[in-house]
Amino acid sequence: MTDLIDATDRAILRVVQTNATLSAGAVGRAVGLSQPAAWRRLRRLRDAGILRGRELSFDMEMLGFGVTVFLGIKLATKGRVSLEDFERVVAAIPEVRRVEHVLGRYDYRLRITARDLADFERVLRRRVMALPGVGEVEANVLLSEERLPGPL
Amino acid sequence: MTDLIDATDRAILRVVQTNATLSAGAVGRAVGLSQPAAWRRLRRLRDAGILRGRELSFDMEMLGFGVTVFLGIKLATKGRVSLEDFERVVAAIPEVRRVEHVLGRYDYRLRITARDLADFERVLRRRVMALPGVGEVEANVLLSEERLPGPL
DNA sequence: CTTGAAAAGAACTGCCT
DNA sequence: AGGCAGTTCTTTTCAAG
Repeated sequence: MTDLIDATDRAILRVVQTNATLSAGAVGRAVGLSQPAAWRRLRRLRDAGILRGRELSFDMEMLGFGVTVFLGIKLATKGRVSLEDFERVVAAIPEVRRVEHVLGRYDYRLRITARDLADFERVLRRRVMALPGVGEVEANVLLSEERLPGPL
Repeated sequence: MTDLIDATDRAILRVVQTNATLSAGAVGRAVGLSQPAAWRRLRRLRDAGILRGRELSFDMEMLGFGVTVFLGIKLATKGRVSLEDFERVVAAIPEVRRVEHVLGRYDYRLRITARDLADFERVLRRRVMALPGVGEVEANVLLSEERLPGPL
């Protein structure tokens, strides 16, 4: 897959990455392009699927969900429970905000949001431990996190 | 912390969560509110900091970064290297897209994006292993992931 | 909180270099 | 490909009920 993206496109991606609220005109000004030119490139990037839909992020703490825990899960009986089944039932737990299928010590990593530790214990015992095929489970409580621009 | 958020606000949050292309008019229609009413609530939520800025997500695979790895890191000499120093130098690695300070088996979890496994090996050996105070390191290669609406 | 309307701005279109 | 000028649409803001 040869690069369909040139240096100007990269500059645009770098801009919108840190400022998703920017209009085509503003993006153009930032990279030295006119409004229509920037708009055309943005549409091209979106149509190509490189730029995927926007996502809003909430302050979960302000909404009463002060506890975020990462669960590493190793399936006990691989083969007995299909990965698809496991993913479907795990995704049905309301407190699960993210399901990551990984390779390594664990088979899955879950990001879980709860109101407090007592609430998390309820989710862990009544929901997660009740999942089919769950073997080893390990928890990491989130203290703080930072998102970074990344390469490009 | 009493709830400054009522049921209508929750309905709005639920709507914009799955439809980040927020437009006051459309949100209002979805929750049975007029356009100005919905707009005022959205601004209130944003001013309160509950609704944080939009974020665009890229298809990193299309941009030539096909490998995502999670690194669990245990600091070896706690106290010798301050957490602030570690976080600062870790955030300076371009391939690090996320830094999570956690409690449990690891002290930090890093989300790393690389072009391929060879590129990831370079990052791991020349960048991560060279960090001050790094003890045990564990890697999980991402196969697939899914974001979910979460509670509310 | 509603409706209605006006002002501002962003999205999109042709045409031209 | 990029820029200019113009049109259309949505968002935003302000009336008044």
